Amino acid sequence: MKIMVIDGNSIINRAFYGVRPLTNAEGLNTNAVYGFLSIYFKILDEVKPDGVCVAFDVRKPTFRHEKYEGYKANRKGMPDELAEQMQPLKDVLDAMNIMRIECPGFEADDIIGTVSKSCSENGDECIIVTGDRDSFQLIENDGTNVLLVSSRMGRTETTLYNGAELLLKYGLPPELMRDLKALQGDSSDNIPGVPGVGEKTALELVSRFGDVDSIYANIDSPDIKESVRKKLLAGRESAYLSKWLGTIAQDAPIEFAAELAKLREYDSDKLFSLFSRLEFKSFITRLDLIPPDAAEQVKTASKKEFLRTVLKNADDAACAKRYLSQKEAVVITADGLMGLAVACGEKVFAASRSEISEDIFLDFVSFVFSADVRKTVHDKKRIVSELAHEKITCENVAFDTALAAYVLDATRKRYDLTSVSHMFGEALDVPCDKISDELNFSPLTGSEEGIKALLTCAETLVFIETEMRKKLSETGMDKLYFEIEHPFTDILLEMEREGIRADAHELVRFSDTLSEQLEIMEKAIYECAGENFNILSPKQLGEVLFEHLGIPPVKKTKTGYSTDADVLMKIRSKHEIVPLILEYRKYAKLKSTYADGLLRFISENDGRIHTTFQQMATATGRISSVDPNLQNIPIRTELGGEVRRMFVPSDDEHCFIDADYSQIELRVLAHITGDEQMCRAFREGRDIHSQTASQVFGVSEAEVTSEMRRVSKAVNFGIVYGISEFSLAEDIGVSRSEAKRYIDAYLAHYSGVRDYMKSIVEAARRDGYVTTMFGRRRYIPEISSKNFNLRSFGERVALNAPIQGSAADIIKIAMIKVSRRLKESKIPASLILQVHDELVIEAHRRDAEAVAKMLTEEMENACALSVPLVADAGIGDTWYDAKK
DNA sequence: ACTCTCACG
DNA sequence: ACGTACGTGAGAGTG
Repeated sequence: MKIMVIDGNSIINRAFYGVRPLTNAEGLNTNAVYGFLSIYFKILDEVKPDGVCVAFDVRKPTFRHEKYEGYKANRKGMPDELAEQMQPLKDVLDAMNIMRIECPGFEADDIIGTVSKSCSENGDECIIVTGDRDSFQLIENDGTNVLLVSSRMGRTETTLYNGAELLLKYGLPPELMRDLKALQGDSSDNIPGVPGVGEKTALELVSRFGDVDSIYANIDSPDIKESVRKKLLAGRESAYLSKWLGTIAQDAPIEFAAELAKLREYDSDKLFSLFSRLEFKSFITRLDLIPPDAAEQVKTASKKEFLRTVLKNADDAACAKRYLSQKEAVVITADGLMGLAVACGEKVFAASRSEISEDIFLDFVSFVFSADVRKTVHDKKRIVSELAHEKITCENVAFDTALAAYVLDATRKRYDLTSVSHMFGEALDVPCDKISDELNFSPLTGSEEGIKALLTCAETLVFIETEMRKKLSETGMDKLYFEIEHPFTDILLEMEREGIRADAHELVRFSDTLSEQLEIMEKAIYECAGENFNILSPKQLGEVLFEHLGIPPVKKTKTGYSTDADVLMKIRSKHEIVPLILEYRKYAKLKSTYADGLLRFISENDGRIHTTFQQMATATGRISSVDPNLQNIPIRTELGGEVRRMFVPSDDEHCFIDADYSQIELRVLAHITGDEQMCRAFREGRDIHSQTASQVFGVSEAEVTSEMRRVSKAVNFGIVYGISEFSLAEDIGVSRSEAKRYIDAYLAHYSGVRDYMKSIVEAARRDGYVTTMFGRRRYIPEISSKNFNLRSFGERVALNAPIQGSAADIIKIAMIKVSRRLKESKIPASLILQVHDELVIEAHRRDAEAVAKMLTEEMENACALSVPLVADAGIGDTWYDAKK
C-alpha cells in the first residue's frame, strides 16, 4: 500500500502565509484551511495514495523540552488568525474521514517518523508531505520518500526527494542529515549545534568523516583544522545534545496501521455543512457535494405531492392557466426567459421556451405575470426588466425572496437562489450543479435536466418563502420589508425606465476640451520630468517622483510608493511637476469616467441614460447605482460641476426639481442619541458645525472662526464614522493629541452621544447586530473577533450603521410618499434620481413650484424625529442649476 | 483578477 | 501594541 503522511502543522503554516487573507461571514479567518485543502487535493492527484494520515503537534511541551529547556524557545506562538483555523481544519479532515494523529509529548515529526517506520517494516510505501526539510532524515531507499511543498509567488510547487536526489542536492545520505544539523545547529528551533561551526564546515566534516561519533573518533585527524578542532572539543556536549534534539523519534505511542489510514468516503453531509460555513463554494462544486438531505427534501417536496407538469402544447397551457387563475403561486424564470416554472398549491408547471411554440410560451408567461396570479418571485426587479424586453408587464407580485433575503441579512455578497437557500439550513436547497452563479439558471432549459432544475427550484422556493415570512416577523423586520423595501422596488424600476437625458453634443465637446488640455499637460510633465512615462501608472509615476527626481516618499502601499492625492498635496512644493500631475489626474478622471464614460450609456432609442439602481447591494440599506453610476457625478470642484450641466430635461417645456436633506445623518444622530445639546441646536435651526465649534472651543457663536468651524465639521463627520484620533488628526492636519482634545471636548459637551457610543457597541457585542430606526439589522460578527483591526472595524460599523441606515430608510420612505403623491395629483412628473440624501424630479415647468413644495413637504415629513427634518429644494434647467 | 486612484453621499 | 474613519462604483494599469 502507498501511505501518504502529512505534516499538518507545516502544511497549514505554508497555506496560511501563501494564501491571501480570507474570512467568512462570521469573521472567521479561512485562508489557511482553504490553502491546506488546495494543497491536499493537488498532492492527492499527484501521489494517488491508498491511505492518508495527518500528524499534528499538540500544544504542550514534548520530551525534548524536558531535557532541554531552550528547545524552540525563540518560537513565537502562531498568530491568532492561524490558531483559530486549526479546529476548523481538523473538523474538515474528520468529515473527510482522513486519519488524524496527535500525541502528547511528541511532535508531528515524531509521529511521521513512527508512521514511516511502521510502513517500512510492513513493506508499505510511505510518502511524507511537509514543508520542512527536517524530515529528510527519514528517507529510506526502499520506499520512504519526502514530498517537499513550497510556494512560490502564490503557487504551490512540490518536489519529491528520495535518497539519490538528496545526495545529489545536499551531498549527504538521509541518515547524516541530523549530524549536519548537530554541528551547524538550527536557529529556528533554537538547537545550539557547535558554536562557531557553520554550514560550510559542518558539511565538510560530515561528508569527510560521517556521523558525529566518527568525527569525534577522528578528532586528531590532520584533515581537521586546529581552530575547528578547538571548537569541536569545546562544543562536544552541545553537538551530542543537538543531534539528540534533531533526531526524529520513531517510537511515539500511537496506534498506526496502514489499514486504518486507508482512504474512505467523505461524510458529505458534514463536509457540506462545514464548507458552507467556511464559504468554500469551489470545493463544494469540486467534490460534487450536495446539501444534506437535499435528495430527501426533494422527496419531501414530492411527497407533498407536487404534481409536476411540463407544458407541451396549447391545451396544457390552457389547462394550467385555468388552474392558476386567481390563485397564489411561486414563479421562477430561467436566464433570459428561456424557461419558467410555477408552483401553486399541490401542482407545479414548467415551460421551456425551446420546446413549445413561441406564441404559446409567451402567452403563458404573460398570463403568469398578469394581475390574475398573485405571486412570489426571486428578484422582481431583474425579472421585470427581462420581461420588458419581451414587452410583457408584471403585476401582482406579493413577495420577493431575493429582496427578503437582503432584508434578513444585508451583509451577504450575493442573493442568487443558491446562496439564499443556504440561509435556511442545508435542508432547503437544490443541487448546486443545476444552478448557475447568476440569479436564476444556466441556460440548461430545453434539456431534461434544465426542466427538472426549474421544477425543483420552484418547489424549493415555496419552502423558502414560508421560512422567510416567519423569519421576517421573528426579527421584527416584516414592516420594513412590506412597507418599505417591497413597494420601493417599483419606484426604482420607474426611475430606471424614465432615465435622464444627457446632452451628447456637449459631452463630446467637453471630452474634446479635456483631451486638448491633457495633451498640453502631458508635454509639460514630460518636460518637467526629463523623460516620457505613463503618468497614470502609479508604478511609473512613483519611480519618477521618488527615485529619478529624489522626492522623499511619504507613504507606501502594498506594492510600492503611494501617489494618491493626499501624498501629492504633501509634496506639492517639492517639485513643480507635482501640481501638474494632480491637475492631469483630475482631467483624466473627468474624461474617462464622466465625459467618455457617460457617452457610452446614452441610449440610441431615447437619448437618455438609464442607470440600474441596486436594491440589494449595500450593508446599510442604501441603494447603489451602476452602469453607469449616477450617484457619484462630480460636484465638489468647479470643472467637475460641468458634468452636471450635461444632464438636462427632456425638452424646453420641462425642468428639474432637486431637493436634498440638510444634515440628515447628524439629525438622525441627535434623534437616536437623544443628546439634549445637539437636539436643541437643530430645534433652534442653528448651523450645527458652528454651534459645535462654539461649544467645543468655548466661545460665543459670533467668535467662531472659519478654522474652528472646519475642525468641528470634521469632528462631526468623524463621530458619524466611528472616530479615531489618528484619522481625525490626519484629516484636519493637527497632532494626534490635539485631535484627541477636540474629541474629548466634543464628547464632554455632547454627553448623550458619548453614552450612545458606549452602549451601541455593547449592544452589538451582545446581540451580534445593530438596528436602524426602522428595525433594519446589520449583523456585525467582526465585533467579537480576537483580531484587533477586525474588532475595531466592527465597533466603527456599530456606530455608523444605525445612522447611515436610518437615513437610508428615511429617504426610501420619502420616495414612496413622493411617488404616491405624484400619482394621486396626476401631475405628469417623475422621480429620476436618488443620491442618498438628494432627490431629483423632472416635471413640466408649469408644475415646478408645486412639485418643489410637495417634494420638500414629503421629505421633511417622511417620519417624525425628535428634531426637525429639513430639505431644501431648487429648480433649474440642468441638474447643476437645480441643485442650489 | 487585483490594486490603486478618485468620484459621490 | 496593534492601524485607522462609514458606505459605494468605475477606469486604468499590472500580473
